[in-house]
Amino acid sequence: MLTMKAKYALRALTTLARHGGKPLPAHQLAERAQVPESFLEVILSDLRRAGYVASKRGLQGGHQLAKPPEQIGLGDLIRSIDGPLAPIRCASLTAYRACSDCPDPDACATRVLMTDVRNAISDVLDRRTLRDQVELESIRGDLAA
Amino acid sequence: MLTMKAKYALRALTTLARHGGKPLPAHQLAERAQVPESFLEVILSDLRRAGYVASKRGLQGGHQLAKPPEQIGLGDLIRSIDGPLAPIRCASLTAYRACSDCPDPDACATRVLMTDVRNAISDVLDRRTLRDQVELESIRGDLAA
DNA sequence: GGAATTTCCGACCGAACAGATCGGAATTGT
DNA sequence: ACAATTCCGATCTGTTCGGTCGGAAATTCC
Repeated sequence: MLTMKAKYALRALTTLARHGGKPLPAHQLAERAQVPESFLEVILSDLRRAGYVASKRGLQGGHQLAKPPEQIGLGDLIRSIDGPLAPIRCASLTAYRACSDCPDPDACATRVLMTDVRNAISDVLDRRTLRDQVELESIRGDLAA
Repeated sequence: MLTMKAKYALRALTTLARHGGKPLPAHQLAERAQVPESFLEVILSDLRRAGYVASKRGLQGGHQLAKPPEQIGLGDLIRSIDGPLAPIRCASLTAYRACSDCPDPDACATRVLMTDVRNAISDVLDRRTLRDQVELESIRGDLAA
């Protein structure tokens, strides 16, 4: 499941990307990305901790991308907000943990199935970057106009 | 996310499939499938409502599959317990609903992305049936023995 | 008919998580 | 000094998750 938080994070980051290198204050970002301002601050804090956003305080301050959009993988981005992509922990590569009630994970049919699912998800998300999302937005946006 | 409930449901159904056509009482099923008995009853109720399980009361009663394993699609099964497969409602085919804050779903980059994810998930789950899971279990189980 | 077995059903419950809000401290530019 | 802004932790409300429990209804066997 994609939480609101991750959805907002995605919107915030694409907005920052489109804004160029200049810092954008939180309240302006909130308006443009359509995210509740106080909640956005929590999210920006997460994104900063994860190294996606750099912030500057004081007048003329604001938030900007810490690295170029093509270096921000969507899989990792979503992981940093929502946790592992796998539907179940025992099928996660990045955060594996066996089910407490599972006698033998290697023989678990559910795990095999869910590993395929997790790989399918990762195949989509880990192959794309924020740049792809920005481009998508421009194209779609232009068509709408 | 795959909930415990869905995981248990999967285990219960494969157990029923392996048991053949005969009805299996809930407490025996609980034991074999390693599911808390009282919780299992809730799950069986869902599965019955969804048409996967037929139950008979009284002595010699129990639960059995309502249709052959190869006719039980894993996608639909999981949907019936956990809801839509899509990570976000606006990307669901079977249960579409636009985000309340989305000005134009057709121009939403997040939705495009998540639609690809939902298709990837569905490609895995909607192509398999309970039969595949049962076979997987036999193979893996045999190897372990 | 009565007893045993079993399903069936709804109410409840505690812990965790989602989706925020709020108040105030710290930092920075003018 | 002051205004703008980030930064941080506490709190809060509602929902979902993962169950449990008690009892009613059905079925079978004797």
